[in-house]
Amino acid sequence: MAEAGIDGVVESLNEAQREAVLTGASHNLVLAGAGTGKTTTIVARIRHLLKQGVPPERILAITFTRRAAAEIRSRVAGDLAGASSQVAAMTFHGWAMREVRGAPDVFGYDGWSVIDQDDQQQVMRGVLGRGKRVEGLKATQILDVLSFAHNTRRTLAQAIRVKLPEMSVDPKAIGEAVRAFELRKAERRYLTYDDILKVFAARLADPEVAAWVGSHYEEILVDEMQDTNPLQWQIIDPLVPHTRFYCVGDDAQSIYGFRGADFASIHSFAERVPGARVLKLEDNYRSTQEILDLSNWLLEESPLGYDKKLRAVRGKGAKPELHSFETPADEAGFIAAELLRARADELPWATHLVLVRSNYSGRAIEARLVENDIPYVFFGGVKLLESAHVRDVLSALRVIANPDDEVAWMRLLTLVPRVGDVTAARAFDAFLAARDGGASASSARAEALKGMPAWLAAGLDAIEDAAQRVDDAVGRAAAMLQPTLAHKYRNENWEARARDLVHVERLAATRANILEFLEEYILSPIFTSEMEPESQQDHVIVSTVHSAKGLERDWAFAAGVSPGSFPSARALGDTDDIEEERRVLYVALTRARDRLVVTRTMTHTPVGAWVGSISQQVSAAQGFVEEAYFLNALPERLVEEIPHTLPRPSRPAPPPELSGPGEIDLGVDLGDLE
DNA sequence: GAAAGTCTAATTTTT
DNA sequence: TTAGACTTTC
Ligand SMILES: Nc1ncnc2c1ncn2[C@@H]1O[C@H](COP(=O)(O)OP(=O)(O)OP(=O)(O)O)[C@@H](O)[C@H]1O
Repeated sequence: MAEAGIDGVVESLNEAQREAVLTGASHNLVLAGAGTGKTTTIVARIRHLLKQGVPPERILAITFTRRAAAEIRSRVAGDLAGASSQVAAMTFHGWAMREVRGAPDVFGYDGWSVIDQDDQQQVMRGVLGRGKRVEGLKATQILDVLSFAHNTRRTLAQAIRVKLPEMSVDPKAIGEAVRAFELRKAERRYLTYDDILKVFAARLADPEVAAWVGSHYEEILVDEMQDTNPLQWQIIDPLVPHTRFYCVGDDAQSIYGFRGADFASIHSFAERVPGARVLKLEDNYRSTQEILDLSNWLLEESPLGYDKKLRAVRGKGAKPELHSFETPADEAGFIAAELLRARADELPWATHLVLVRSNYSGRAIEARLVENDIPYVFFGGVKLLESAHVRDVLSALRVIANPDDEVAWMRLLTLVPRVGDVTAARAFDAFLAARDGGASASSARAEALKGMPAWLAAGLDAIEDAAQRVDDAVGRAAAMLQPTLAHKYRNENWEARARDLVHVERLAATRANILEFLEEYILSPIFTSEMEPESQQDHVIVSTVHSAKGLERDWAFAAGVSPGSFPSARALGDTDDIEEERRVLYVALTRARDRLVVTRTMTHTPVGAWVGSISQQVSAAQGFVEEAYFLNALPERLVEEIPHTLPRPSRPAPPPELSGPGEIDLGVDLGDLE
């Protein structure tokens, strides 16, 4: 009956999809527009392979996020039980790490810790020293350029030229800072996101390693191929002769250029992967035609020819709505009201998807949903392991798992009352010295922490004893730090933060050791909001467009589609960036099945509250911002326009007496002094 | 001199 | 919500 299930899936496909699922070519690219069934096809392909007798562990699906991986796993499982759950679905980073950790003798780096963006900044700030800047660049900016160089396989010099044009920086100084950073990173045995891909890619350059890794997989399926960057291609290339690749993507949905992806690279797939077959899907099953008309129009406006015109199998429906407001808060209020209205009509919360451009703009929406008791999950905002209080607790685990972890030591020690960075640095040095002298970790800690409260050394010993039961270790760390944290966050939502710690403990229960736990949730992060009880019940999804890839709902609200946001003012001046912004909007518009609601804030004149150079830049850019706005030339017939703005008094013409100077009587009335 | 406390400005997108 | 600059307290 498992076979009937698989056949059932194939039968529900259209001709082109069936062709794509049953293809016999060793490498395939399914190139198709939004909602044409790419994910559906990946799932059907996996089920087809299983039916053909391919063992589940020899199939690997690469996705963009942890959520997308879970989605594929559950859809593959569907009504089949058992075997399908062993199909591996994970991100590129997750896969690279699994290979590296699974064969330390082949890849090395045993015992090194994975660090996230924030920790990289700490390390970079550490090497920058006093001024914390090089050539006027902050740690984050240098790290961005460095990561761009890695992901696009450019030299640092080239990356500087691409990312920081017109900036008069001395590339040599940046190079030195980066070298110092790399040195420190190696000393502390840290691996960054990019390092993990680089380690995997570098070892795959050895044909023996490539043949060995490739032999583990019958087929590797890659979703969202259009956002694969050169570093990830460096992993794919050497495996091409040793396994099959089945990739799906849509150039019009490439929105990760800032991370090194090039939307055009998917067009050269067939040249790059010899013998690859390119398959196309043309029919959209998701949306009604009016929604696609608007989306199609947006792409047609682009100077890049996308050669794409989505056609709705479902036929006609309602026109998309375009609502204009005075402020973003009004937008949020309207969306909340619409959700409540739908609820009154007995639509489940899960009918809705609210899309925002940035984490920041999502907050305004969140606030309104909370106010109205609307259950929601936010794909965006704070990630569980990145929130300050969780980092505090995890720092205690990290110093046990990797005693060289300076960033963790500094964080942990500075939590202790009366200890700042100077005292903490001394204690860390003392710890290193004691250990170099041959002391065990525990006695080195006892030595280094002599001047500190006794609970610290004792607590760390207790965590070390529990290191093999990670949830227990988290519990002990949280207990040890409880009074300190309660004080530190006394005015900052301590109750909510304490709940997160419980969530962390729960997640940790599934992992065998501290490093594995941290790696898992740093490499494929989970949003704080996803851990809340709401996520287990009927809820609205609020998501940044970037995190909404592949999602669909009956109703979609695209919020903040305003001048200055689409395209973002920061993208102006670079055509590639502007076109990527267009694709971001395109992704947003194509998420809706039945009802698409676009909201925007129409600002009038810039508020005069800004001062200095920023205000000058803003007003200089204002004209361009409005000129570049994607919806400027929007034909009336494509949307239902609904203004919610009050009629605004117009600027009065100057009265005739102001036409020359001195025409208003400025003299004071002297009263009876006259 | 070091730590803690306070105030202010600013916030694209993510593994 | 947090980074950072700046100020006060120990
Ligand atoms: N042959 C079909 N018959 C009926 N419905 C289909 C068919 N193929 C796909 N669908 C439906 O169309 C919708 C979109 O499919 P899917 O999510 O696979 O598209 P996609 O190409 O991955 O989209 P995106 O690029 O936006 O992520 C889903 O609801 C899916 O169930």
